[in-house]
Amino acid sequence: MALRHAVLAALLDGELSGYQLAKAFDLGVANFWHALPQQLYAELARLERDGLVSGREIVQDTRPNKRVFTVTDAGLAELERFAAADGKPSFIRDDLLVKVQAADHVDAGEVIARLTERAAFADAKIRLLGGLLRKLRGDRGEEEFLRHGERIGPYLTCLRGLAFEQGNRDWCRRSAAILEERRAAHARE
Amino acid sequence: MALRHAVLAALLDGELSGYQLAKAFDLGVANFWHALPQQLYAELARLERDGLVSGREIVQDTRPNKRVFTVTDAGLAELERFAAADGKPSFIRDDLLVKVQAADHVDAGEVIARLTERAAFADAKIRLLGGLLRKLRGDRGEEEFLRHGERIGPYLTCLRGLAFEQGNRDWCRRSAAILEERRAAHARE
DNA sequence: TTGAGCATGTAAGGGGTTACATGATTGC
DNA sequence: GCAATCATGTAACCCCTTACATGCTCAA
Repeated sequence: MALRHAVLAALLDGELSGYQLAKAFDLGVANFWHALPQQLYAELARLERDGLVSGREIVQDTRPNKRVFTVTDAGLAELERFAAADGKPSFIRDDLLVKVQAADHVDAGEVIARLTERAAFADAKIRLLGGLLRKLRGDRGEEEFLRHGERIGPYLTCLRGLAFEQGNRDWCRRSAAILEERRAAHARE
Repeated sequence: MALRHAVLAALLDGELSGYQLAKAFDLGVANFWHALPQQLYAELARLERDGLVSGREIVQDTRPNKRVFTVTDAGLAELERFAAADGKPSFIRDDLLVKVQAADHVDAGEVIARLTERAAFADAKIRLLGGLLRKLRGDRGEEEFLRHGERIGPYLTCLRGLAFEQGNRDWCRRSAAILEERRAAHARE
């Protein structure tokens, strides 16, 4: 039940509506979790019912009204408990890796295509995260920000997201190159 | 529905029983996917029912009999189709990152403890995977193996798993150090 | 006028986790 | 004797995904 806590953590930086949360969790700008809008609306309802967040209506003229949510003291206490509990390590679960695992037995061209697609996606995300980090740290240098910036949490999770995508991109490119070369070698025989 | 394909991919290297599969998927030796024994037994039953794998009984004296499974031609065809389909990118979903995201608002000591635990876990897995890679490539050098070794798929997924855990370990250590230093600085004020 | 963005949901189904159940053998 | 390993499942529950539904505004 970590979606609860992910939502609570996301709301620590200020009140947000379900829609705003959804955008953050969807693009993976929230690098610590991923969720679809439907989940978030449902989870926010549950959180409010349980008193961990409180919502207030914001009336808007040109756009539909919205409800924004804030973490309550009970919500903070719940996060505190969560942080102290030990979780199990997260495992990789990725379609692409399954395809690569089978690369010797299926059409290598298709696998190479998937790897290339993913590398491009990772590259786009790397640029996105780079910008986000720059925005978070403002005009301070990284060292300086890490030492004295307020709100270090989001910066650290962003760094993990960045490293993850760089790992993805590098591995995808290298793997694609290796499979390509083997395919070429095979064709020469 | 990628567990199917993960199981098929795992069976490409030779027939395995549900129990053997479970061990591989549990320890994450299968770096491309993770699954619990119950899922695997259920999935193997479905795969056999659908004709994608075929099982045969192996009678054993001292231990309980077991059923081992092989990928059928239909199974291979299914994998082929799967490899050609494009999947969506996999997102991070990790308790630990949620905790770090909230690090400014909860007891930093607890978060540091969680980071340290995870770094140790990652370290253990790095050693495990290092051994696995050495075993896979035998006495050949890596370059040589990547070019001419048969069964490159498992090696590549293993490489991804290794890089992932190295990323984890490095990030955990760095983040823990940063939080530690900030805590010390705060205490001095 | 068509599509994109804002804003919030419901419902069904599939996949994963947790808990439970059984029973034999091997090593400490 | 007790724990761990081998070996295979069932059942309940929760979480996530997919599909569907509504309606208003703004820009191309």
